[in-house]
Amino acid sequence: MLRVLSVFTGSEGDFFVGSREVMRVVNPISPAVKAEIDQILEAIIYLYTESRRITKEVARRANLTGPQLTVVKLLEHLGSLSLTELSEKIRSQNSTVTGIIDRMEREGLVSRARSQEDRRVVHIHLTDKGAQLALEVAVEPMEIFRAAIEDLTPTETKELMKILTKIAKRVQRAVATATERSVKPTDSKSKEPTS
Amino acid sequence: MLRVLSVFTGSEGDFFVGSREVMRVVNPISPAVKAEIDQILEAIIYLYTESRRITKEVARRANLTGPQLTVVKLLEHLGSLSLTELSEKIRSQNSTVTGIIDRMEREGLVSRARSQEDRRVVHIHLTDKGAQLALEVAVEPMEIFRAAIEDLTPTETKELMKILTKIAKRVQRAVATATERSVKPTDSKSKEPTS
DNA sequence: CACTAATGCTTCGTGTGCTAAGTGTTTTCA
DNA sequence: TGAAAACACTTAGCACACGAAGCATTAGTG
Repeated sequence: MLRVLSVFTGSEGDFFVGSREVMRVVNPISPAVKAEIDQILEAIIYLYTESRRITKEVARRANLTGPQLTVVKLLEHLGSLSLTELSEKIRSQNSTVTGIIDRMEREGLVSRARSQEDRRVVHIHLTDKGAQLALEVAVEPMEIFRAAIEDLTPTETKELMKILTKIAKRVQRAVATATERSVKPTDSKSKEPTS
Repeated sequence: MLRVLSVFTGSEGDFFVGSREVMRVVNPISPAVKAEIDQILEAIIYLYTESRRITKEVARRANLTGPQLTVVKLLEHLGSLSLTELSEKIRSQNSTVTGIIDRMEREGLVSRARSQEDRRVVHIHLTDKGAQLALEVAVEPMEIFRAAIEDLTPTETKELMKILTKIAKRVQRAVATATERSVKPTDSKSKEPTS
């Protein structure tokens, strides 16, 4: 149930782009369908960005940034985590998390402890101050979004899940095909769709 | 049809968080429903992040960053835009776009031109080099995502639109209520920067 | 056992991204 | 009309975010 706890660590500026070359999808669409698709995209975008904004707002009240709040809540729930574990949870690079932890350590919210079993590993845990802060920020992750989904009828929920999963699968296939084909020029980076 | 052209200019790290305090939604949910909701969230997150990743990848091949590619394609389609118009299109602050344009101008991809009608305004347009680059990167925005949605049956598309819109509306209401209540600086937190 | 590869983390450089504050230009309106 | 407000943009300071390179430490191999 903590699976989706720490997910929206957004990156720097990007936006949806697909390549026609890559996709080879050129079937013409009616304007009506196009409008529907636009509306779907807008809704998804709205939900994503709005949720991010809310997170930030909640964090700000506790004098934290978005990622810092994420870390605080993760450590509160899971106790101690290695830096790499933390990176995976918040879907960021190790180097990014190093910076976040640096700043949080500076503020006295977390502390690092070298592992005894494997001296490469650093365990990160909340300090008393950090734990106190975690208590004060009574936040459950993604709650607004989750509540909105709960508001649907069971049928709608199932339907939504089914359709979104279908889209995700379709995108995964497209990505797989695309990267496969484009690993020849200046060494294209590719990534597995981590289901 | 360019409405959703330049949308995913992500911000820095945040993630979905809602506050129970704020929402006041505490009805217990069955584990099954919780799992469904998680799956829905995962799908949305996947679609968002994957699309961003794809954009970045496409941009990298043209020696551009995500936002820069967005700007190039926007200017290619729309000709000249003021900085503020550009900011709105890519959903970023003016100050952010100033930086992006600075770097693109440095690379000789775009140029600034003070407006004659209103001397506060700066028009940005592609240089020959920028236009050439735009041609080389044959990209239609959000195409992978769009193609995946087109792959649905008409019924599914309508249903998806309906449900997502419903969720978005619900979130909007929740946000409105929440901000209404929290506009006052609820200074109840331990805010000692200790720096 | 030595040697290489892999792993965990940090450092560095660049590019967003935001807010707040600053500089000019128009608009508004008393 | 003339000062205040609004607007367009830039600057400055901070916090991500990523990739690449570097430093230890551990694992894997001959």
